[in-house]
Amino acid sequence: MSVPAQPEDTGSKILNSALELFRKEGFDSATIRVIAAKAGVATGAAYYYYSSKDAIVMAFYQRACDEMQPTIQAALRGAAGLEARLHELIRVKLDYFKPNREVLRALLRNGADPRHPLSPFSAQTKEIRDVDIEWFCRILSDCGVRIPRDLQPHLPDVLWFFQMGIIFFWITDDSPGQVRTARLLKLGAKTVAALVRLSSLPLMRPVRRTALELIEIVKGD
Amino acid sequence: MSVPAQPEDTGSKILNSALELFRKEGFDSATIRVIAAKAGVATGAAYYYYSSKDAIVMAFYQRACDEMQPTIQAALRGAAGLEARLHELIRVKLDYFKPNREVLRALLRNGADPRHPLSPFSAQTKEIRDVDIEWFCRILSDCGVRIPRDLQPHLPDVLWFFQMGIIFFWITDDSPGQVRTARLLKLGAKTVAALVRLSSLPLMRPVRRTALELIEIVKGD
DNA sequence: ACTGTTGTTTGAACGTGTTCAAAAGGGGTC
DNA sequence: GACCCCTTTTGAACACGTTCAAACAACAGT
Repeated sequence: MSVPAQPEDTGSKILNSALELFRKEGFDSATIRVIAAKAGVATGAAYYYYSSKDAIVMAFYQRACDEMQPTIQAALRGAAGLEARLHELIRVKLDYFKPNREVLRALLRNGADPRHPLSPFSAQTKEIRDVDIEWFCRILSDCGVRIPRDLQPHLPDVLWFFQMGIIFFWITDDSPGQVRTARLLKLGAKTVAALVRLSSLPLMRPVRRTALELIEIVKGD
Repeated sequence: MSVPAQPEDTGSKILNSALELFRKEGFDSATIRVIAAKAGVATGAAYYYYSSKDAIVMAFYQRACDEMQPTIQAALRGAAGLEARLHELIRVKLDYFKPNREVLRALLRNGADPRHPLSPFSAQTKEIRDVDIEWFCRILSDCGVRIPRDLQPHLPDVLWFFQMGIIFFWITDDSPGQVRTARLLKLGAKTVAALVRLSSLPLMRPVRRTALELIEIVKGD
């Protein structure tokens, strides 16, 4: 991407030291002072570029999402059908974040609270979230499955929510190689795909209406 | 409960000052120093009785659960059928915690992480959780609905999980009077009850098997 | 009375994330 | 060069949660 000879700017230097230390010593052990020292700047400098320690993790997440776009595109090329594409879309992300599970865990500590600026549900992270949801739109629109008209505007958000659930589970999955997450993702994708297929059956109309109402309550008008 | 004339012990004094300040100024603004000062003791005293600031909230939660037991019992007496009892069981709790939403929010900040001692999913909170789950066992066993044998050991946990979802939603629900949570709870309880009823239909066996497998993956053997 | 023991209480001190006034650069303009 | 203006950098200072050695209190045994 960038020319290696060119000296990186202070902001990147701080971000890179931080990430290295996060991975090596964990989020809590890597203090701002040490991060700044490793980057060769004063303590306060970190706050000129990042509004908080969490914001550094956020910057990492932002950068990761940017870098991942081509990887996702390539991965989806090899997968056909909703189940396979959904599975692949999420698997690729987990794979990418594998060396940084600890870092992500730090981000999702305050993750449940939408009023926290760094929550994946917050207004501040809307942009990054929208890009993500766009992928779910894509795999829905060209997978050959008929989507009921009333479900159409909500389904991408639902799939994204499913993804967040998987990620939450993955972050705290202590099984060797996170094999439990792998199984959950596999069966989860299969189930979700089946439900989407079923949803357009005329017989399913009443239950779809209920699901729709639940979705609308959660999303809040 | 306790004789009012009798002077409260230091531990309770600290807990009560803390709760009052939490409600009045919020969790973050109420510092340990102020809490201790209000209780008339030195800063360090708080740590003799509570291992951390979060532990104070935990003590509040523990006490609340104890106090709530008779209230729950009374509330369930007036409700018949799975839907009504499930709805009532959760509604009573939200009602009880209403003045302390902010306090609960502090507890559930680290709530997603089961390795955090104060998470509702952690090993340290198992006892309190088991008492809670016991209620779901009760409303399942005497509601007149037939429960499939294979689902029986898991269903209380699933209902408890449903409850936690509602509580999470409630904590961050900004709608006036938390009316969105009320609607979600109502429709959610109805849906859950319907699903439980459906689950014993012979036709539903394959889908029940899938659900069971998902549950077992999430619970982890 | 003295001494040791055990349970409580104290407040200074530590390390943390964060703030901020001041200093240092780095161009432009005269 | 001297002046100004804006961006960047500094490191001391702040408030917080937390720790801990020391002081205190109550009481039992001799």
